[in-house]
Amino acid sequence: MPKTTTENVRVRFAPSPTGFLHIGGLRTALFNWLFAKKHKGTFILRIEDTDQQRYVEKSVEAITESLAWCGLHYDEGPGKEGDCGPYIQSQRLEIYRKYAKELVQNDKAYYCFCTTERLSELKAQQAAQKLAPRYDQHCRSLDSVEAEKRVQAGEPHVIRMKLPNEGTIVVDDLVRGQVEFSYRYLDDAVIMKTDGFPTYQLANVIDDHLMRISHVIRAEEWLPSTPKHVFLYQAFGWELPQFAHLPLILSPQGGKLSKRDGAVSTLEYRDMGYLPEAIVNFIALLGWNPKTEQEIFTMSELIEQFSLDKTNKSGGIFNLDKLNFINGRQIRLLDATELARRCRPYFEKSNWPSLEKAPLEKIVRLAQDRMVTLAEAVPLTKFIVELGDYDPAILIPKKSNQADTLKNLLLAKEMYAGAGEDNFVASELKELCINKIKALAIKTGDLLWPIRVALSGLKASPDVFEISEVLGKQESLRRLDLAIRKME
RNA sequence: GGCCCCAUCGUCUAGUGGCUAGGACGCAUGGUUCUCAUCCAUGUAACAGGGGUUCGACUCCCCUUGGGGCUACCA
Repeated sequence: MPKTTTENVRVRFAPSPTGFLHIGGLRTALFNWLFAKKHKGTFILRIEDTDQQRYVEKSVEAITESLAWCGLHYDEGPGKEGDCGPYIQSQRLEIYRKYAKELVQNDKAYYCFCTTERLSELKAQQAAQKLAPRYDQHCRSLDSVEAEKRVQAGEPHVIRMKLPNEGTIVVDDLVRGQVEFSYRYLDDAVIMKTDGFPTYQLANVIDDHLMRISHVIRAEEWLPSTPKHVFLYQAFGWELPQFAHLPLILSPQGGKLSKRDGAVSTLEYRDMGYLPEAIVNFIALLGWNPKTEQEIFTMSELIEQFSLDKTNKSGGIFNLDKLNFINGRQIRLLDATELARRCRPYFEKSNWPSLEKAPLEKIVRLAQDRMVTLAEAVPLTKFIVELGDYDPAILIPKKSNQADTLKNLLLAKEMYAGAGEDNFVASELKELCINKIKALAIKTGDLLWPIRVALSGLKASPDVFEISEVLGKQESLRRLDLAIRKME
């Protein structure tokens, strides 16, 4: 098995532009990227748009935006040309045609004139006989001169690879070891379509060779077609890259993750308020394990510790609970400035009043220990700008009464009023209250609970003193007055 | 159906012939606490089944079962 040397690692992420970048694709990109970074190699983005039917407008943008959001910047790719471009397959058609022709000339491929009707009929027959669907090699033995003539005459045709009909082929895989396939079950797959576009099988192999890809790291769904790729490399006389087939990310129901399973688009997670750090952290752990008990990682820690031999073989279920946990942990790791910066878009989206003037850093701090997603910062701190109407009864602590509550609210008002504007900070206010509680020998909750409700209008809210500080002296007093009136 | 991959708590996983099978999420309980959280502690829960190999199997081999992928002129 060829050894990985530090200088020559070149890997690629090769998505098809058929829509958004889903979580599974992102995980493939991440593993490629981590591997490249780890080995100081090159990470390439290649767009595999050889299927004209499935092409979706703007998906290249969605893909690059998703990658950029996660910090997976590519060294070569669309808009960042290296010496192996272009990096969009539809712009490389001549290359594929040339190589396909070469294959035909070397008797590794052949022209096929079978119509789709004949093919579907064949498939129906095979199905009826409970046979495995497989091309019957109808055109394989056509006279090559004759076939060439028909092609020249403009007859519609495809090109198929000419696989051996017997024997076995072994795929060497970095995560699965050696996997053996029998040629007798392999189909003479189409490599050039009637429309002159190559299929994945051909374009992928040619580009990986031409782009000097050292390691093909992709999802397990590609494993069954790998022997065909290996055949192609051999037919061209090219050196094989190292293959590594990653386990699939499964939906909670157990199948391949798909749109039916709720959010699968990377950008959707961004919009819901997940940190790219959390998404990356989470999917890194889905299929890879550091062999230590560490679970929360920074990107540089991932690069540091990543290696393909710590990759798992079995598919993993995408577990939202775990993602939420990691997101919470990553949120708590952010400093106030950064947290505010990350939360700002969600506040903007919600038409938060006078956002320019709001001390977002302080506001957001109130919710930091309480949010699962960044988006939750908004509802969690809404009361700061908008004191909702609340039932006066909730001002009264358990095992207390209206009269005592009123008394304590008046006490709070007196204390707050006495605090200097400059000293109106959480720590000072807390000291003030604690001293008073001790002096009067009252229960902490009997004083603090009414203040909390008065200031927030809520039963569950952040630290009373931090709320007070964010609200400021004037607004705090106003809200206390409001509560006092409710108790009178 | 055929081919291929996989198989430890519900989930993500550690384990590489001898362990009370470890950690994390979740859940439960308790602690901290004015609330909700955070944080901390404790508990809960697993080697799919059957054969071998071996002094000894979660670990190695085979079969069964189960799950997944592929089976297109899609990637």
